[in-house]
Amino acid sequence: MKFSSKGRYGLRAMIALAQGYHKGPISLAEIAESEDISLSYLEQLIAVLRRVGLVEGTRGARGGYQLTADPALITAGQVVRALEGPLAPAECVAEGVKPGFCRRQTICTSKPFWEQVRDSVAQVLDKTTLADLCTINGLKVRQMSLGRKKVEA
Amino acid sequence: MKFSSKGRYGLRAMIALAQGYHKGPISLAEIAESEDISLSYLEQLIAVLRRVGLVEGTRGARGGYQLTADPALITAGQVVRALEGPLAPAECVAEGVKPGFCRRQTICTSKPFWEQVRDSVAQVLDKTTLADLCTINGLKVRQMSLGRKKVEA
DNA sequence: ATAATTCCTACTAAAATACAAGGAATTGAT
DNA sequence: ATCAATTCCTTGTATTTTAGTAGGAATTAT
Repeated sequence: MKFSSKGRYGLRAMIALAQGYHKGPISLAEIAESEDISLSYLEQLIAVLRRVGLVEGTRGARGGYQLTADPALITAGQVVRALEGPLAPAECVAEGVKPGFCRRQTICTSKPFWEQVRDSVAQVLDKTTLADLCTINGLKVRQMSLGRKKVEA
Repeated sequence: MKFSSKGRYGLRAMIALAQGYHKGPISLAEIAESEDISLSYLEQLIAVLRRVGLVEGTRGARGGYQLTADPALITAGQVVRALEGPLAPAECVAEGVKPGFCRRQTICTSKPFWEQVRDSVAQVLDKTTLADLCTINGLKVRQMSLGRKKVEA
C-alpha cells in the first residue's frame, strides 16, 4: 500500500506554493531545490496540476507558478487524485468505477472491506487542505529559503 | 494508492479457508478454482502465510491448508502485512520505521499527514477479522462450491 | 539581446508485479 | 507397493510501472 512519488512530490510542491500564496509566482527551480526534487520531473507533475486548474503558470523570466485558489480551498485529495488517479485499493473499488465491473460482486465479501479502506483514506485526503498542511500542531511553518532571490544590482 | 494482488488474493484465500474452518484441510486447487486465481501463484502466497504461522499445511493426498486460529482472531491487517509488508503510504512513514529516517522531518508538514493516512488504513485493517469477512451485512455468506469433491465409487 | 522561465514530447533504466515451470517430498487410497 | 494428489521449494520471465532524463520550442522581464 503506497502512494507514488507523483502524489507525494506533487503535494509537497503544492505546499510550497501555498506557503508563498499571494507573493507572486514561484519558480519550479526554487521548489526543486528546497524540496530536493528533480526539476524536469517536477515540471511534468506541475503540468498535470495546471491542466486540472489547480495552479497557473506565468511564463518568461521571473515567471513561475501560483495556486488558483486559496490554500484553504484546495484539498490534498484534489492534488493526489489529479496525479495518481482515483483512489483504488483494488480496481473493482476504484472511485467512479461502474457498478457491475466485477462479476463476482454478489458473492464477494472483500469488496465492502476494500470500499471501507478506500473511504477512510478519502476522508483524510478530502478533509486536509493545503492550509492545514502549512502548519504543524496548528503552528504555521516558517518558510525556509523560499522567496525570490535578490537580483544583483 | 493500491494494494497489490498479493494482499488481495491472499485475503480472499484466507476468507475461503475461514469459510471452511474446522472442516479439515482445503486444497489450494479448490480455492484457485473457486476464486479464479492461478494455482502456482496462490502457492507462493500461501507459503508466506504459512511461514508467519497463520495457516498450516497438510501434505499428501487429501491434504490442504487450515487456519491456525479462529477466523474471529485473525485480522485482515495480519494477512495483508504478511504479504505486502508494513503499511507505508510513503517510505518515511512506514510502520516500524526508525525515527530519524528522513532528515527533513523537522520541517516536513506532510509527514503527519501521511501518518494519518497510514493510521486510518491500519484501523480498518486491524478491526476487520476473517469472521467479519465471511459476512455481508451481518449475514453469513454461503459457501459456494467449496468442500471436497466426492470421490468416485 | 539575453537569461530565465514555462511548456511539450519522447525516451529509458531499474524495480515491481504477476505470474509460469519444474521438480522434490509426503501421504491417503487402492 | 503403487499411484495420484497434494504441499513445498526454487528459479526464471514477460509486462507494467516508476521515476526519472533529455532536448528543445515559446515566452517574457531586464
